[in-house]
Amino acid sequence: MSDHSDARSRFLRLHDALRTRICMLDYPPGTRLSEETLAAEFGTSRTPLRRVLARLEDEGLVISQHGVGTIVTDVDAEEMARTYDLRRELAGLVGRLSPVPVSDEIIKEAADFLDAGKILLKQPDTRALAELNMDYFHFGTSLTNNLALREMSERLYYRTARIWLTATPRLDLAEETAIFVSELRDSFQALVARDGQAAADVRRAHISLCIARLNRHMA
Amino acid sequence: MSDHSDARSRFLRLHDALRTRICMLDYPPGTRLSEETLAAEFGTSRTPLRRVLARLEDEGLVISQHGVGTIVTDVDAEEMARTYDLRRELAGLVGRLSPVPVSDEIIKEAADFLDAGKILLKQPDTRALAELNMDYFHFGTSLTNNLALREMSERLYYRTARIWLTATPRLDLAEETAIFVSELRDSFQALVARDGQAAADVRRAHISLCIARLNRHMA
DNA sequence: AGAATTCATGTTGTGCACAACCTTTACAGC
DNA sequence: GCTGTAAAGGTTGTGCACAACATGAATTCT
Repeated sequence: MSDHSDARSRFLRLHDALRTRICMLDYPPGTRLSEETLAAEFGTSRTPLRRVLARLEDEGLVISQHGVGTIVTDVDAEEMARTYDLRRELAGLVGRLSPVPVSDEIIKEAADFLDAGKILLKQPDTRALAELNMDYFHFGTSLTNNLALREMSERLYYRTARIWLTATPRLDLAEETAIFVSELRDSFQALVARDGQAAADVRRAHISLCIARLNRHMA
Repeated sequence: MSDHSDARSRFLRLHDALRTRICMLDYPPGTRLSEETLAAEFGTSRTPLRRVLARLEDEGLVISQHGVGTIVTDVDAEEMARTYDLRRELAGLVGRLSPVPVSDEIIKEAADFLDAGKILLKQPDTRALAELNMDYFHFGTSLTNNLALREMSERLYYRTARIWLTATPRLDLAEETAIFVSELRDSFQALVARDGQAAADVRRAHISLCIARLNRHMA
């Protein structure tokens, strides 16, 4: 009943696919996306695809220029730092604005994330880490019933997701994985204690630390 | 050099026009917007207009249904309350995240807003009040250099702007005007003291009070 | 009379052809 | 060799015709 609309579900599918490719650097900044090529790949015409690209442009992931092309945006270090500042604050708000009561289901999910992280420790992989991080982020926003807060957090997340991946080559993958797993562990313990605010604070603190690491390796 | 693109500037113009009409209740919730009629009014074809409507749908102001129409969304009291919660927090953040130094220019603007408010005191008018409030909101967001914070604040503002106007008939116009002018006064004094954080706190407090008034008159 | 059905009407979604535009390249003039 | 210019190729933006769909009214059958 929710996805009865064929057009809407296709739109969401294409949007998600392209957004993931951009955030995972399958399309690095500067890549020119051809409407016709993409339309052919997804088996549709340019018209529906243009709507997807328009939304990606609204979200700041691409920019279309008449006669030139649709180009994946570059990440401006200064603006990304500001965006991270806001993301940090929103992460803290998840614990205060309409937090969902911590259920056994939620604790189970957190445990699963921790297990997945531990596996990654033994076999480090940049992309797998990035994907797990993305899934875990969605789990984090699901801890509030404030829809607007979820929406804004996700919007900002996707805008900054690439910066970490671009910096990764200069960072230590094993170290980054270890740091992430320790966040999962802290978060899990907070949730076991049924303390949603503590879980949000864990997240907030780790975003702060991430900002610091990025600053250190940028300058 | 910024708006050299004809298509983009037209898009922004149409988007702003329709958004204003929706937020000012020229198009009350439930109104069906005809793509063809609007296209004719703005002297273009459906294609560029559809992009505008698509963005309005992303912003949650309308919803398009195949074969039915594009309908102005209704405001859900519960979700609006949550959105106001977030708006309040963001208003406070304006004073903390990359605040712009308070300049003479800014103080002058605040003084102008206060004057305009005083004029409105003698001749109360719902729409004029709403428009002044909208202008003043933009002034408020301009007090931070954090672009993401500005963007999210505006996005949420336009989503909640209608709730106040729909409640106005049940509120006291003269009282609402007086409250708004007192906010302008407090804000002006904070800025004269070159205290941007205080100005943000004034805003934050008034949003809290507005939430309380709306709750009182809803239930 | 009532109910199911068909049809007429109006709406959004899609595909296609063409216009507007930018970039690059080839070429002619100097 | 250099520069200015024009032409070619490729890209996004626009307009239009038609498909897909939902709704309500007219109609027909029971």
